[in-house]
Amino acid sequence: MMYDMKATLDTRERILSTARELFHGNNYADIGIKQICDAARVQKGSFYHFFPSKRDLALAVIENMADDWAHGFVREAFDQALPPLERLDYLIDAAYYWQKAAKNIEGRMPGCLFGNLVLEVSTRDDILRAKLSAVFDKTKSRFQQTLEEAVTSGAVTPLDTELTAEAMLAYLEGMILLAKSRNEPEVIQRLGPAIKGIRVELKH
Amino acid sequence: MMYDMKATLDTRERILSTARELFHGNNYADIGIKQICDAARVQKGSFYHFFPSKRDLALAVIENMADDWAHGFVREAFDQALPPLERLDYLIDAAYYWQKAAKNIEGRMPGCLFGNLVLEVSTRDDILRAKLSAVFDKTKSRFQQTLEEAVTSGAVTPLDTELTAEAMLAYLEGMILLAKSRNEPEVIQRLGPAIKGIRVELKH
DNA sequence: AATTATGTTGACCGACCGGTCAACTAATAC
DNA sequence: GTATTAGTTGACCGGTCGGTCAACATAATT
Repeated sequence: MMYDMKATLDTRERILSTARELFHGNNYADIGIKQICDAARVQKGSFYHFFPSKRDLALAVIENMADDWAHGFVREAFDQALPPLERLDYLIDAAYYWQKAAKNIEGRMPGCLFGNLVLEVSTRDDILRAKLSAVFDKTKSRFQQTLEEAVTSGAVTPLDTELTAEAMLAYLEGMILLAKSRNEPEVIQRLGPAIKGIRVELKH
Repeated sequence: MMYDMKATLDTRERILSTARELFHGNNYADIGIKQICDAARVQKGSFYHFFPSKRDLALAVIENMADDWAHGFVREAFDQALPPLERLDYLIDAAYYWQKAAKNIEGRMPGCLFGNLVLEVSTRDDILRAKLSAVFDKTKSRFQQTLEEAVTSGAVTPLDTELTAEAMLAYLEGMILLAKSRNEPEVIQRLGPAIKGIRVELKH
């Protein structure tokens, strides 16, 4: 069970990370299981030993990326000692540099994996849609925490933190979409700073 | 040439409008030419008489929809006598009701055809990407005009109209994306009003 | 040593994909 | 009335898709 375990994790993880790369840089439908298997040096039968279907693979990829995201620069952006609003700048910067780096390597901006998937699959696969929606919800909560701190510390006048958080997330995704349509990560850099000005007032 | 012309336009237009519906409600890759032909009561050979390839059909569909959009409620929203900023409310409202109507019929929110296509195809088809980018550019100009009027009339303090227009467009697309991820058009209604508060300051 | 569970191999499946094509019909031009 | 062009038909192509499966290898369990 020990050597076995290692090999198992290796194979499964190799499929997962390969699929993640391919799904992020291309669109979901264009990436075939055969292609993933070849790139991961795995046979088709082995693939279906670990993942019952392509959708299950997608679910695992989304979870995997959301985890990395949560423990990676989103954590850095939100947990550090920076004043709340400056964390937003940090986040925008990180998004910009990530897209730029990817473009330098591949020649094209991949955009946001979650955003890409949502628009591609959510009209035909409600399970994937729900999963992606949950990822957005979690990200929204991070924004909301930050906003609440900003209000508490007086850096910002009181506002509807939940809706404002949602609006900021929408703006972030929209910027990335627009940047992808031009294949210019710089769009994120240009439009990013305005995220701090987004407000949804408390209803009274 | 007269009867002929009519039949020709009929067939071509039938393909176009059918494809438009199918592309908007589903994703691009999932809709086959066979399916379009069946729905439009046209044979495959006829299809390829009018459109050299699926991509050319997509280009025509994008153009067609962009025209309707420009002459439809975007025109209403931007050309009427409303105070500039209220036109934005009108636009948001229209987007919301459109999505809601579509959801009531199909059970799912289709989202924005242009946004959907951008995220799906722009990493593999640069021609479609460029076309969609041009559509966004035109829409941006409409926002910009409105903002310039708003500044001139004093409804808004001076700002960078071009970047602010771009930011508003990004926000609009982002809202629709988020709404689609939840399959809830109401997201647009909730977040929409904040569009008026988006600002990118003039650099000095 | 025998059994069982885990993982691997690659040929195979029916369905569907975008696109081609030769034959045919019908309307226009001369 | 004949030649030309525009439009239509539907069978057909090679290729790829997600997914299946029986046979096999390996390692843990008893």
